[in-house]
Amino acid sequence: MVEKKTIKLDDVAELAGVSKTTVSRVLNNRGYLSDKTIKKVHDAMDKLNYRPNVIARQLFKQKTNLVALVFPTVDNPFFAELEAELEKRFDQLGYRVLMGNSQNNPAKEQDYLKLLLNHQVDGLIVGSHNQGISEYQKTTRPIVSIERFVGKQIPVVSSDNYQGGLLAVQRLLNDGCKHIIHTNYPINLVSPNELRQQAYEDLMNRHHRKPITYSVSFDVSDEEKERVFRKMFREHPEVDGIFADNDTNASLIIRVGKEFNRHVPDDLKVVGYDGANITRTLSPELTTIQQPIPEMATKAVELLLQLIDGKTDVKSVTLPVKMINSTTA
Amino acid sequence: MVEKKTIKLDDVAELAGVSKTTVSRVLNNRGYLSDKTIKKVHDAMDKLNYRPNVIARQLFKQKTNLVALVFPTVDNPFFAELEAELEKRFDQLGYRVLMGNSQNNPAKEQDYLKLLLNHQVDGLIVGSHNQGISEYQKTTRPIVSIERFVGKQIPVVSSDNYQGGLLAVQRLLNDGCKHIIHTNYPINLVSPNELRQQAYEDLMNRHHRKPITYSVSFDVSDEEKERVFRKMFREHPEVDGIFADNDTNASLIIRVGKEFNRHVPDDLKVVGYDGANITRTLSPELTTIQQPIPEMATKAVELLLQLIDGKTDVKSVTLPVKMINSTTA
DNA sequence: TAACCTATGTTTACCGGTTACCATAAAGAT
DNA sequence: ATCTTTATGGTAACCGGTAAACATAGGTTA
Repeated sequence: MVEKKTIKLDDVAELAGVSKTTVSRVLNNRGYLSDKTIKKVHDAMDKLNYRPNVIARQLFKQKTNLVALVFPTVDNPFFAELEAELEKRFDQLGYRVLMGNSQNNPAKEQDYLKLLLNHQVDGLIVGSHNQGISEYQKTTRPIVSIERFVGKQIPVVSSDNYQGGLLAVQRLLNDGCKHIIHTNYPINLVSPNELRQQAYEDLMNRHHRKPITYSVSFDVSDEEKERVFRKMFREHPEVDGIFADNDTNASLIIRVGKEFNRHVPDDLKVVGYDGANITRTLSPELTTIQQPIPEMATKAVELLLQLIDGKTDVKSVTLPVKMINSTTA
Repeated sequence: MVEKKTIKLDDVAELAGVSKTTVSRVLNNRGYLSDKTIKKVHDAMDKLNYRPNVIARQLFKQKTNLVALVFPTVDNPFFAELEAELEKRFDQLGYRVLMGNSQNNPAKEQDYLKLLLNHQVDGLIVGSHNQGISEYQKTTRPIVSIERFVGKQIPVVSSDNYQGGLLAVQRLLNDGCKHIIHTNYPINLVSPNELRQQAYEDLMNRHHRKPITYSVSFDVSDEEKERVFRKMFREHPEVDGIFADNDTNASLIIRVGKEFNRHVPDDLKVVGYDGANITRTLSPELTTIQQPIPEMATKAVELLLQLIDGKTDVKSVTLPVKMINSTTA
């Protein structure tokens, strides 16, 4: 077998007939350089197919140009679009992106944080739904959170969940729904998500209706979720409107509704939440509250860069949501 | 502001009252160590909240435990599920995963490869749809491709596209369709995908029907794709069956069909392709050919590890597909 | 008692760039 | 003719672990 040794900076210097220092100068565009030398060096690099070892540079510079994304899973329309948007922006800024799917498992999230921090990432964007992860308190590394309170000093980018809740429930009320049920994550999760439920309850109370919320965990199977929704239809046959906490659940509810002979929008109206691209392509009929995913990505990246630049007065932001009117409500 | 210096191995050694070597031995579980010493070292690490600098280790060991995924975009049901499955497996094996969304742009794919290789990734899994990327020829780094021919020596994991094509078209024929149209990527892409079209054409010819294929680029907007499908319905009003190259297109076709007053399954039957989880949750009514995404991920990881381990006789594999019967055909 | 195993320390080279510092020399400006 | 700017080289320290090589010493075993 051919012994293929790695081409290093010294090899380039030798072939180009210049010093190691000069090659480094060319690579980093530093100091005085003649066009002739630059060309010589580039030619040598091409000939040898030289690839600078980023690791060595990272070690010296104490900067990796790596960021990590920690979310429950990328296999979900909202997170997929968000991570794609984040990656696109980071790429443009010269950062590579590490993926961390925490599966909504606190132990896994903790492990991921530890591992990713060990990899000397320059920053993290987290949107996992666990709490009590001590790792966040231990590190001073830049972190921005999306739609979730993580710690006192960690800025949060969220959409206007209270407004989203109001829009959804108001829509159902306007459509004449008398018995509106809300589905949400287990509420022990400290998340701006909670505000959706708050809006639902406030609006229901204002209309002298009893708020009823069904909890559905994020990380269980579709079958498990459907079981909860069947229970919901059995326990509340009077239900005529549902404000679902996400579009996937809205879709499942519509399907389970059919089993109970309830058809949207005639005898059941459903409003979802998120309004991701994939969802709108695959379920165009769904009325939903759309989170401004691209804008959230932009803002999160912006805040993280501020932290990386050493800014200390980085503030959380809330972005407006939009109602997408379709035929399920 | 508090000057917070990075804790390094020497600091741990000093606090624990042992030598640098001993700490390194504890970290790497190497050589002889007494329980007492191990505890001392761990205590010191905890007290200092020491995080070994992975970069330094990577530099010395010439191993990063990083792999990169290069796919068009993660914001797509198939790739999202595939990348999630890949990440899960790599995580279990101690590898971190870098995300590279090439947007189906050859220049971007080339850039990504260069950048990710510079980051000294131990391997890559690619599933982008571009061709003529010279970078693949230049590197000797382990690469496994998914559903795409990249280069002579690069193993490919694909599902049985020919069989998938047969299943889909046979289903439409059995359902009594007389005028079946196929949609696919522009066929200049060298991809096992082509076999689906081959199966479609073979089966059509066998039944003395004229095969008609509409090309739809992957990376254009939904609106653009819908324009193509409208054109299709206008040019072929006789169409009564469609074999779409992916579920998203199937969904768009069904929607556009409604504009032309064609309703599935009564006056139009549609079979999609991919059968990803998200799609099946959001469009449960879609009849489709399901690719074995988890198995493909398992196989791709397995092959990549073989390459990383230096094996040379790593073979491409083809995995069976499955028909998901529902109501659109 | 010699031989061996266990448990640690010391020293040092190494991984592959980066960069500060100093030296040298030719071209251009004053 | 002197000063400055431009262009390059050489040397060495540094980033933070890793590990080979060798030394030392107490405990066990044949």
